[in-house]
Amino acid sequence: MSDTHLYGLLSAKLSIRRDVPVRAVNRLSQAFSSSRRISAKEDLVVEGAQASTCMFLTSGFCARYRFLADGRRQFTEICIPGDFVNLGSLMKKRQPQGLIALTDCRTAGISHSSLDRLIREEPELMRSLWLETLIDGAISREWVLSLGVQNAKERFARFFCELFMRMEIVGLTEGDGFRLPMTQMEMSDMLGMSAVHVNRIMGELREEGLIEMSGGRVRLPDLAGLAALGEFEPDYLEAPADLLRAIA
Amino acid sequence: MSDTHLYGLLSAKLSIRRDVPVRAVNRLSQAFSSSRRISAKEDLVVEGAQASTCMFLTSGFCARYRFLADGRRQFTEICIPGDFVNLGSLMKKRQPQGLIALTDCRTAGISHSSLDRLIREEPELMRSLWLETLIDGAISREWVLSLGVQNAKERFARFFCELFMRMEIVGLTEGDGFRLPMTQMEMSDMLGMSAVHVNRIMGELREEGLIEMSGGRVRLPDLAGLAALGEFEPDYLEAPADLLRAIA
DNA sequence: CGTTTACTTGAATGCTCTCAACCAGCGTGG
DNA sequence: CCACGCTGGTTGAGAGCATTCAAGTAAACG
Repeated sequence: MSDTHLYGLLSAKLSIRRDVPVRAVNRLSQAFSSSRRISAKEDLVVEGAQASTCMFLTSGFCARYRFLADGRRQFTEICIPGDFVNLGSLMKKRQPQGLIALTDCRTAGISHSSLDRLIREEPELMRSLWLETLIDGAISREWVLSLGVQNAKERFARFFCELFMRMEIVGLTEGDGFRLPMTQMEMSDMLGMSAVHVNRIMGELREEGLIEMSGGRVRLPDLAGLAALGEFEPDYLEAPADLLRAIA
Repeated sequence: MSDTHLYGLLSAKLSIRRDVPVRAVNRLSQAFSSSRRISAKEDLVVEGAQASTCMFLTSGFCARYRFLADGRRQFTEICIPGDFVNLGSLMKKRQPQGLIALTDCRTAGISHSSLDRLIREEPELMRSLWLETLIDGAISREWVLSLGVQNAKERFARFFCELFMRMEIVGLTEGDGFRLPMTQMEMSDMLGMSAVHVNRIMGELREEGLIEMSGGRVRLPDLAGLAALGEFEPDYLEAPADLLRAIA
């Protein structure tokens, strides 16, 4: 499978944090053997499923989620283009959390057996992928911080800052904004608050000139102010220094 | 450095989830070259520090934490004996979160360079360590779920269940309980609630016969009931089936 | 003992939730 | 073409879980 979009995204994602031999990136991108389109609201990964393929998100947004028995839902991770959405399936038997497409998505797939062989032969690639899972973990822990001690407005600020930085890393920001086609209901599941409260807080942030949202796009006219409000410090994302200027 | 306690703990930890060659475990345990004692309340890892050594916790409890500017603190992860407390330092330059000893702790240290060489030569070991970081991530995501949608009592129930299972995996439970020398203040930082509320909720759980705490030890006389209350499903810990009986 | 730390309990405040109503946009089908 | 239903967004009011402030008790420590 040759796909310049896939190659570019993979290369950007892996090279931005560590030096990976071009050969390794080439081999990885050529080892992808399948692609899928998933429509919004469908599951990319079903709760409790076993996988034999690792998926790389080439376009669209999706979210890892869990339900409680009474219907409460929490998103535990949001995935953007350039994320390996189920790298863990390579070593974990079951995926206890589901993965839902927030928008129409496209993924490229690589079989466990191919990836297995590849990381054995290309240790630098293995290290890069391991680093990706470490950063996923760091993102989760930062989110624990946010949910644990921050109030609704601070959580919101942090959420937008993090997403902006992550989009920046894969080159998907457009000026001071980016595409974010999430409903308030979905944001509420991400932020651990009710949809009604999401609406009110967004109203306040808008009044304060910190965010603008319309047509599935968000603009952050005062990123530094937003970062200060949410006490967002992007170290954990291991982004290159030149991308951090916007925040400081 | 030869230390039967270290070897036993390493072996239990790595072998319980995957088959790892005995040779690899041996080599790993012998590659540890230092040990440290840390007193309660001291930092094992300082916020923002760089490390050149990975530490394996051989006894005691510690917690990863972050502060906000106004003094709010959140624990993002609790570490128990048998955990690699900063595996991530092998690939991540900075450790944005600090690590504080909740009790007196002992760690064994292995230099990055030794570990580097070892995982290159023993791919199965590398995969086991990678799995550990994946499970750390899964634990964080489950905690996001808990903080996001569960109320104080449910969070409490889940916290004790998870800790019990993790202690069980390394063989540190004693009957239906285990040693847990945490203050209510520390639990409040873990559970994302005020210390006063921790006290009240613990009182309720005690009245309901779900927990008993005294002298730095906790007993869970009705583990199944506690798991039901917190909707705890231990799949994400990848524990062997025979350890799961207590919950179901 | 006196001092500090941890735990306990009460009362008032407040952030966030739920319930509810209402509006706007959009696609469908009559 | 318009009526209709559906989804998503907006706003108000009341309720509730959890917080803060405060005071007081118990236990640990030098």
